[in-house]
Amino acid sequence: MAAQKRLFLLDAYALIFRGYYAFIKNPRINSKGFDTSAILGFTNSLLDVIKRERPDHLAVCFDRGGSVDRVEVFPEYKANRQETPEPITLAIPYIESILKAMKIPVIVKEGYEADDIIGTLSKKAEKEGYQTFMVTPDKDFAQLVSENIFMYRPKFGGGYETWGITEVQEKFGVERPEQVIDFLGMMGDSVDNIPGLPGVGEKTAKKFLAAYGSMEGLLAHTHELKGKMKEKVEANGELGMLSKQLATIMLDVPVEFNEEDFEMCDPDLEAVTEIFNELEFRRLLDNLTKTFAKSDENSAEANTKTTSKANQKASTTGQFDLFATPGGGNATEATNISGYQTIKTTDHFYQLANTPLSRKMLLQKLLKQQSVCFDTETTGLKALEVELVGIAFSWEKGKGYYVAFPEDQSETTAILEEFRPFFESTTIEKVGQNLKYDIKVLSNYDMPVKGQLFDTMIAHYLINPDMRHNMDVLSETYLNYQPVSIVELIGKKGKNQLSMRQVPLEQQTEYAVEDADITYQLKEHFIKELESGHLTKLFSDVEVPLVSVLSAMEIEGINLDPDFLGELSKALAVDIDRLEKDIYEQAGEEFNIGSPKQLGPILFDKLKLVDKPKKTKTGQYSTAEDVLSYLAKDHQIVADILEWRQYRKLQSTYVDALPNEINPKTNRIHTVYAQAVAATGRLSSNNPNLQNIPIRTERGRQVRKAFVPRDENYVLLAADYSQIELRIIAALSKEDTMMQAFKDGADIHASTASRVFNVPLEEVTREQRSNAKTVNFGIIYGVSAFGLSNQTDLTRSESKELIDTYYETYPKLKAYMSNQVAFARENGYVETVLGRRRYLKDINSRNAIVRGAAERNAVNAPIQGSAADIIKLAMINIYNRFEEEGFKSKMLLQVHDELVFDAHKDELEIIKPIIKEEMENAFKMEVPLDVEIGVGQNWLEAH
DNA sequence: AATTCGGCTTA
DNA sequence: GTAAGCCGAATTG
Repeated sequence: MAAQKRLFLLDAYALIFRGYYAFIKNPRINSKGFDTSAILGFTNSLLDVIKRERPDHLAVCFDRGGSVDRVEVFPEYKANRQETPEPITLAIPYIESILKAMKIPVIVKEGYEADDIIGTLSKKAEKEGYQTFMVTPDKDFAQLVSENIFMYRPKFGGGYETWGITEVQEKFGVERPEQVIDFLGMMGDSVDNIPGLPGVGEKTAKKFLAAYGSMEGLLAHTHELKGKMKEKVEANGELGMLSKQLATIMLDVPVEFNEEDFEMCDPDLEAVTEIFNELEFRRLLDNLTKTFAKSDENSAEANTKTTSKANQKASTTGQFDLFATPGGGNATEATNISGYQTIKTTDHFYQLANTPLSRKMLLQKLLKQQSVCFDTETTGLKALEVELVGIAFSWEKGKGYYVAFPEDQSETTAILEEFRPFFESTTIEKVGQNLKYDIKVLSNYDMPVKGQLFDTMIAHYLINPDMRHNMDVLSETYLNYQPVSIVELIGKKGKNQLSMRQVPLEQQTEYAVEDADITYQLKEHFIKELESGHLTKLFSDVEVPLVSVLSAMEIEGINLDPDFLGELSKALAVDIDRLEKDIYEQAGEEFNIGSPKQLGPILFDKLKLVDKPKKTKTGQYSTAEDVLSYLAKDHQIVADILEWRQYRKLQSTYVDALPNEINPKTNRIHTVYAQAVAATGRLSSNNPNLQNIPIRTERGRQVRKAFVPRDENYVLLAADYSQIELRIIAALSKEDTMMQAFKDGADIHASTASRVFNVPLEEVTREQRSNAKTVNFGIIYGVSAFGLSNQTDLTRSESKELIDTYYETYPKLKAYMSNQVAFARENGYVETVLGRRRYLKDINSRNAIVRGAAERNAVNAPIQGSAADIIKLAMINIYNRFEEEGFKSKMLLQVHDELVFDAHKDELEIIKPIIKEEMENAFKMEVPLDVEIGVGQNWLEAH
């Protein structure tokens, strides 16, 4: 039979938007900092359609100038749409040139929307005997569906669904597709700002359509309705008809359907290659060449569904062929619906080893390797509290093994012991994703992990710190492979989530070994990327050794005095109660003080404390600290509220929360450091966060008294870098006067004040010093006069003058800052003293606000990041010294420029100089680093 | 039950 | 103005 001719019409903007937002959580940024999400998303859709459907006729339709007609009848049409995001605007020229290079016809008609063009062409093609597929996510198109016109709709999560008449009938509850217009007219569409009938949503619209068939039918029978609905519909008949008009796709666009203009032909591969290379679309290029290479031998037959002929080779769990070579499996090239390869489309040989013999054979193989990826599966997320369920190993693409552990913990320990030669081997490199977690889990069984480490999460963090580093995302990005989702395995968290223990062994094997397999493959990619970013040294010399240091610190934990906090909580409760009563009395009513939504109206509507209250972005009255604090001196109630807030914050976040974090096994608090979160290279701390324990206020700093030494043989020792960030900026800018001040050991803020206010050092007032201090810090963050005046008592113009004088005083500092911005513009990134990079994609943005933020980052990131580099070096060196000496004293916490130790009393005088020396000499600069050490019975005393 | 907002803690 | 994490309240599914 002669295949029916098929025409595919793509709704360009709808697909571009969809592509862009599909990547919104992980935008694709290339090495020049250009956001290619929209281009990639659209091009993927295009190639996907071609590959699946092999259309003989195809075109892409664009809007230009919007719909003249619709705006005439309803000026608010599409007014709800926010401005097109910049990455999309910038993507359009690229997409146009890709289409040109692929020789794909583009249809544009000034003053008409793509909807109308696609509608008109579909109808014309239908008359010529074509089947037309409208490729768009936009449900409005359903009104055009007929026997020969279909919607071809991308599904979320990948794949497409074809909507014919039957599907439209089902989805919209209509008999004829044209009624979709009435349906949309009734319920409206917030995206296009079609008003619809007030009070009519999806449910009511369907009911009306079933009863009256159309908008006109409904309006002619309003007398049959009752109550409020009757009134509303009768009053808005005109709006209803207008909405229907807006929802109607026009079929009268002056555009012709000449078959030969729409024929598919081979792309200009050279031109496409050039564009893809520029955009760094490596895989897409492969995909494209394959797509078109196949099109000859595999000419499309109408309506042939190209299903994925996945090679469903089940993994072998039997024992006999445990170490047999994999059979001649031949996974087809078919991709899954989202365009990613999956476990179903890929040859793999994942085996379960759960007998003594199979484990012995596995161990023998392991010990012959130079590098092995391993991944632990556990009963939960808290590494120090979970039990081991299994360990996966892989050292070759597509292959791997899974060792399962029973619930009985002594048996588990025994089985794990079998693998001690592997984990303790110093010659076998251990590869993993977030190895700190695995190291901690194994530490529960006293199993150390020795040898070189390679952590893919951290590798990618260095390659692009602003992105996220989930294995799933990395796999999709670098391997074009979508791993089995943990959610499929154990369900969403909360209600009925399973433990890994409850998952059938076969599935555990598939899931766990796949992770190890992928991680091993990622390593190969990242080695190259680290190399090309000159990040290999930072990776191997700093971040990787730090993994072990942080593991040890987290395992060590810190001692907390919960009884002390209990007393503190009681004392706070008394004050909170007192303040609450006072506040209610002054307000004349009781309300929730902790609810800004309730507090705002009381202060500003009822008590009218201020004429024109500041609002938040959501339109509520702002009751933020900076707003209230200057009302506090005139209004006791505001002062009381601020005090109340402070105490509540202390109580809920620290005093009451911290004791709950004590690990019952160790009786200590074990924070978790995130080594791949902060974009500048800093660590962050969570569960609990021990990097934001209060210190500024008298009441708050009491919390620090609850952090105590291990026992009576120890004291807490705190070592702080003094002004490390200012020293770094002085050294990097080579600002002589500032460097000299540090070399002289001067009070840097007083020294700055003396210079900018032009007074002798000894005559600097407290206020001058304080303002100088604020500017000094402001410089690090990228000051503005506005920001400075907010932080000081100075006016905007005084602030500006101060900043100007500051720059005159320190001209090289100013030059340094400009140079950083220029470097970022040129290279797309800035870097720290150890070459840690941060990419600033917005540095050349046309939006001044966005660009300004990127410029401040260009100044701040190298400063903050270099300080982070330096303390990391110090931590590694101190840890190594402590290990070599076998000290009982242990490093416990890092708070950005401070390290906290449990110091054994016998070792105190030995470790003090070691810590000071290692911290001060971790990195050599022209400016000396200075470290202050304090010792005490608690963290507060140690300062 | 999960996410977002406003507010607040640290370096 | 930089970098984080966590709380209660409110909103959303």
